[in-house]
Amino acid sequence: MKIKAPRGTIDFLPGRIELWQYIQEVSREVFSRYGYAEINTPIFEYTELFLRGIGDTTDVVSKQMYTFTVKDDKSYTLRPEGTASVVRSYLEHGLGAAPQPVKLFYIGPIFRHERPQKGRYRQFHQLGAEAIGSQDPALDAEMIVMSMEILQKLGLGNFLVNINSIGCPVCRPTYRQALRDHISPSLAKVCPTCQERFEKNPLRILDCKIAACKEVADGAPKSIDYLCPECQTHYAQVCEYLDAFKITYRQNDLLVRGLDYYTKTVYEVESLDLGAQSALSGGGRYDGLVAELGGPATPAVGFASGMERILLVLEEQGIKSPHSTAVDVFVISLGDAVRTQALVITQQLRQAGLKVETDYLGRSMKSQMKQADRLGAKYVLILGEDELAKGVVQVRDMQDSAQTEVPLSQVVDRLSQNAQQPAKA
RNA sequence: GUGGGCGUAGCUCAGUUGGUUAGAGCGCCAGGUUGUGGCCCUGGAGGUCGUGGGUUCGAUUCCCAUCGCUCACCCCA
Repeated sequence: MKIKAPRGTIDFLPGRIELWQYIQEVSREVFSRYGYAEINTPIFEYTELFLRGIGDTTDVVSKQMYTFTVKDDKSYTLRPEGTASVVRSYLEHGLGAAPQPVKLFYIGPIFRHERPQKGRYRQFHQLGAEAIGSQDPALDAEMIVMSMEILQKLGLGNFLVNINSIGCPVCRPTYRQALRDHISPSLAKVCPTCQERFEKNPLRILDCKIAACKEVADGAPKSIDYLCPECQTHYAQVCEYLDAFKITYRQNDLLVRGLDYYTKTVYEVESLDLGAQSALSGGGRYDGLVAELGGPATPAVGFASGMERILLVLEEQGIKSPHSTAVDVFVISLGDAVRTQALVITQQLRQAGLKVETDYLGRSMKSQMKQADRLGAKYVLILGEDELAKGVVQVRDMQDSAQTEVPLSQVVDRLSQNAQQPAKA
């Protein structure tokens, strides 16, 4: 084996892909029930979109993007997140003129050049939603309950919802200053990275994992204590709705998101069953992004979930796709003389809506039976020269091994009736 | 970018005080009387022992390098 999949990418093979599809199926169902319509945007965009949207001092933009130029001198980038593209599309197609708010969801690949580890890949997939055009805190709460419902519908439960409000352009400067004032005296003790952060983004010092920084961050002023009246009211409303929905959450003063566009509400749903990469979904409000990308001042809120991480937890919990891969009927043919007739029956059964397999290797009866068994066939249909001569086929029920002779002319009707309902045990 | 762990069949792994044809289980293929699955038995296919170099009469086993995988840090989904 010479060529392997690039580092940080993975293949999804049969056996695993079923659960992967199930995640999408459940998500689409939940999204649609909450009134979100699917949108599919390109997986690459002009680099500028992300520079302006995400913030060029963030790690994602400064060192994790797959950026390239092809023939023309334009710079393209594989999308490192989904929101900027959705907002770009919203503006490009004048969705500001559509009924408001505009509620969209997406499912697709995301690219970030990082060191891969458990639950983190360079090409990974996110499912996410955006509600653009309203500042209603009900939508903030909706994002949280909706993302949780997807996880719950999939069979997960052991969550911790972390939530915080990081204010808006009105109140954040004040808070930022208060934070600097608190850290300033002990700035020398803090790690080099945080010393840099001190100037450009002191909020990030709060979630630094270095012990010394944690110590300094301990007892730091909390962003929720510095919210302007508007942000305060908004946050209180979000919490009130969550309470009303009976969602248990934790106000986490240290939760600050890595992308610049967030305002007010930020949240993260964490799985207590995962290791280091425990965040299953995260999101928040971004009231400034639409304007930042050249549109009118438009409030918005959204979230995104990492599908590979969800898949990992599902597998660790032993959760499987409810959809069976077993075939309804396996058609055994014995000898070249009956081959065509066997294929015709196979074809007819398939068109009648059954999942049907047959032999393609000219194998022995025993081998074909074995194959039928492995494929989980409910019925096996045996066609040999004797049967063909009599105009019948043997129909074997694989559960109870009962075998009956059925006229060729009736076999499709008979089986399509039987196989519709699960064979009795 | 930093640090730890690991690289032997498709998968999970044995195997060295350096020595003849490198093993097991599972999986795959084929048989176990004439056309019948799940259990069992037998046989078969399949490996540049990650790669390159060095030490040695001889290296999967020792040394060096290199690549890859993995977990963690940073950051995030």
